[in-house]
Amino acid sequence: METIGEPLYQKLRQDIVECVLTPGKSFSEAELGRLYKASRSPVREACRRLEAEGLVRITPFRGYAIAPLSVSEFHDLQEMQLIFEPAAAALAAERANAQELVEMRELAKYEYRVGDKQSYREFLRTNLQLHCLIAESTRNRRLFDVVGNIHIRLMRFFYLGLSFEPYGPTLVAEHIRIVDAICYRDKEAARQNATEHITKAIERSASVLMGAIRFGEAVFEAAPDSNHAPLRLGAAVRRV
Amino acid sequence: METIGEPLYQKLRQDIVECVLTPGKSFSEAELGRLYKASRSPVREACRRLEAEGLVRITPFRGYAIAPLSVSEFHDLQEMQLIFEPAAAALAAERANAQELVEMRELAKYEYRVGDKQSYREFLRTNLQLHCLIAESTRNRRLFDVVGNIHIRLMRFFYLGLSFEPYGPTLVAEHIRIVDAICYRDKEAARQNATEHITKAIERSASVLMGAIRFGEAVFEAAPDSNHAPLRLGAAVRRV
DNA sequence: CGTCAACAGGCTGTATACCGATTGTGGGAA
DNA sequence: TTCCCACAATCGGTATACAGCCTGTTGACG
Repeated sequence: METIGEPLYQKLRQDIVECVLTPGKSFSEAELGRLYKASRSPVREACRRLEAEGLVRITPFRGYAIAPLSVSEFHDLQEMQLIFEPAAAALAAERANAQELVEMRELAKYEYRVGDKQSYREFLRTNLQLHCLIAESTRNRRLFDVVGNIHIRLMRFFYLGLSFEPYGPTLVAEHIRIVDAICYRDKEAARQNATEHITKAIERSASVLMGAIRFGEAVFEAAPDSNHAPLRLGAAVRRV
Repeated sequence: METIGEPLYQKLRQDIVECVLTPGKSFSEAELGRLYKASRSPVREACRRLEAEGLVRITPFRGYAIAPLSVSEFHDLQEMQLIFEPAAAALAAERANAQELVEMRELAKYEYRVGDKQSYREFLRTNLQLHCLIAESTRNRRLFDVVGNIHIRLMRFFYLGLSFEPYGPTLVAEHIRIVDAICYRDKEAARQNATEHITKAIERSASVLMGAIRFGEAVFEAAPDSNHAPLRLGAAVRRV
């Protein structure tokens, strides 16, 4: 059977990731129910799921908000990438099967047409798929989940407008180098190339961010985000 | 105010982690409601949250089950540790504050009395806190979440009976080496010591697992777990 | 005797009613 | 005029009613 909740969740997540729903915007369950034609129960469920993924914020007894974007979140996520992506590439080099290698090659060579917004968005999706496919071929489900989540959260920044347009060919070249190393089953080269890819991505965003801050006030959290709130250990651990 | 859902979730999670609720055991919402004195709504919510954390499994229209333990899950989780614990230790070496260093020292030196079950359980909690504190002092909230989750999931195996009892002093020594490196702000030593710690933990479990498989039939998933099911990209990514 | 279909029971998914918490507002007192 | 308190509106938290799916069982037919 088809539930109401699942497609709702999918659509909602897509709208958040693509910034159709403005980061930081607050909303109520009823509101969202009207918008997506569902009653409170499924809406509630979808929102809780999205909160766990870091795309929605819930303040008990107060309400909901699309998770705001912040410089510190961006930084944290990239730092995470730098930890996980090289490791994933290395494992993929050992474990990917033939079909996956073919798919990777295909995904890696997509290059967007500079100035074409539509093509840039397509590139973002392709990029996500490539990184997820690499993670998938590690055969480690937990790793896959984490990599997927990090990418999803990062994508919002790019959909918002943070653009790497001018770096198109460079990005493709970097992707291809990673995939090549995986195809050659060269574990260390894969790790190294992935590290470089992420490192450069971080450098690129540093310079782009400067110019993008002015997007700012509306969407970027002015001040500290949850990072500075006391860590809610409840989510993962209860301390005594 | 105090909600019903939050304490319920905490208690339920604790019971799952400590294996008070048998891994693999299936249950219904109503059943759990009776057990924890709550109606379906909060129970439902808690279960969905726990599913996201990998502690509960939901089969749509069918029911719920305490997530079973499997060798492959154990393997995946340890592989994850090997990826991020060294990175976390390295970052902690750069960013931990004085108070955190003091707490780490305190936590690192806890050694359980061999043969004392109660003390072993206390050690498991202390161990979790230490690793979480290291993660917390990276100032990277997302990293902290992942570390906490992976540890929580691993702990079930140890609460179940997979015991490292004989390795007590070794474990403490390894912990202290990591914390020392962090205190000296020696990033690379911290990374190295953490890597060794996890590597050895993996070796230790390999040998212990052999003897523990017989626990088996009841609690360890006989055959393939979700790893072998087609990856549900829905959770993180939708592919086209 | 075996197989299949109809049915009944139980349980999840969904909708909705009710309760209590939070907040903003307006009126009265200092 | 300003401050404070009480009240009302709003919205999330919880309980519960209802509908649809899944499964095991039973009985009839081949």
